[in-house]
Amino acid sequence: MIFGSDTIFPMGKTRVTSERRVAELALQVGRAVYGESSAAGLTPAQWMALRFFARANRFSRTISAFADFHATTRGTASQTVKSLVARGFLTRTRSARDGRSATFDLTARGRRTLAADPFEAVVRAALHLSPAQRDRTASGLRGILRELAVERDRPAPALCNLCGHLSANGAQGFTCRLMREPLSAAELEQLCVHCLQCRAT
Amino acid sequence: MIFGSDTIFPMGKTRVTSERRVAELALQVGRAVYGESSAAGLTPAQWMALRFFARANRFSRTISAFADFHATTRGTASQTVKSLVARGFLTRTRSARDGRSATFDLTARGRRTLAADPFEAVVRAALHLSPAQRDRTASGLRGILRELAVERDRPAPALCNLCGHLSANGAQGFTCRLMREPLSAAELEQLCVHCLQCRAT
DNA sequence: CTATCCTGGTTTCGTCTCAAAACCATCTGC
DNA sequence: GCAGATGGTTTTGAGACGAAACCAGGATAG
Repeated sequence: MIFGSDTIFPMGKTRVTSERRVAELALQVGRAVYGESSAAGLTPAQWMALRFFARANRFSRTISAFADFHATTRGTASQTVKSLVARGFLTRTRSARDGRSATFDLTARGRRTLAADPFEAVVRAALHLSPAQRDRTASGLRGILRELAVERDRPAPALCNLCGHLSANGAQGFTCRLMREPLSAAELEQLCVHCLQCRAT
Repeated sequence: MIFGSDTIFPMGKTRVTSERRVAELALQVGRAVYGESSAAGLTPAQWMALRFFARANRFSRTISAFADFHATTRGTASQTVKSLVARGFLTRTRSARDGRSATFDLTARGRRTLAADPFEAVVRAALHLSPAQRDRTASGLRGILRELAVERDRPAPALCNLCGHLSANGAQGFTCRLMREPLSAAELEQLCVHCLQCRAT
């Protein structure tokens, strides 16, 4: 009897709760990007990398940071990035202060390509929501991500904007106390892997 | 000069609009599931299949439907499903009315495994939102998916619940006019690939 | 200064996913 | 019946991925 033990996930009378619905929808949106993206000859992983290096701040545009963000190994991340460098989407610059480290930046071609990112379709789609709806949806998703981060105890990337390491020094702008470097206003909106510890909304 | 043509995606002063933020968050939630899921020895694609066959109604538990849903080819879908059948998560039953077709159903083991689905972590996380917040978030995501479907003219799967093919026949319940079959109340909540044409919220 | 450990990154290798194309069986329309 | 469409499978080659070995360069202890 196949349909015997129905306690866990009762077939045919599945309780579709509202939290399940939200989760399903988020997954579908995510897949709409990640799956659909053999476009322009880039693989999903390569798109992810391109997006990441476009959005991350200067402390975070590194192999390790991307590997972390993309939940993969440094080895795999290295390959992905290598292919992007080879194809002229990224440039590699060795770090001055740490001889082991290197940072990667988008070339003009990389930035041009990013305009054809399948992800941009989602951005355009979101534009059809009212601003209030966008904010509410974003706040809900943020809540989910925060909970997820707590549960698996491996926190999500965040913006310096919301980071505990950030301190304002008067009219001169902001500084990251962790990196001991000043931050421009624009940089506050970029992804930072060192904001990892922050669980704030 | 690498940072010359900044018109498309201005580096360092990226406009992070609210629609971009929503899209990014949705992508992250999606990735949290799809990437993170080498758990329990199943690949992301296999998890997707398991989820799909657990959630789809009896007209949709088929290779083609899953391929459609998962935005992949029938060949690939066939392999994914084959592996799940081989490992005892799904059973294959040939269709009575169409000799070519077959439907796949979760075994008890499949259903048990689904409880360890990394996706469930997202469901649990969503549970921490208030019911109202869940609904608002869901409605926003639905809006995005609807827009996406319109844009790429390849509509998203839906629930019979909202489908134009559904007609109520008095106290006896509901019927799908397309399939010419009665539907139970529970089935209205399941995924249907034939609801594809419906763009209703 | 050197020994040791750590950390950022790369390479290699085997496994496995995936898309494309060829293929088979069955159904539908004429 | 025949032709074409449709549901599904198989095969093949490219390539993504994780694991592990590896190679710096940096940090720390003595």
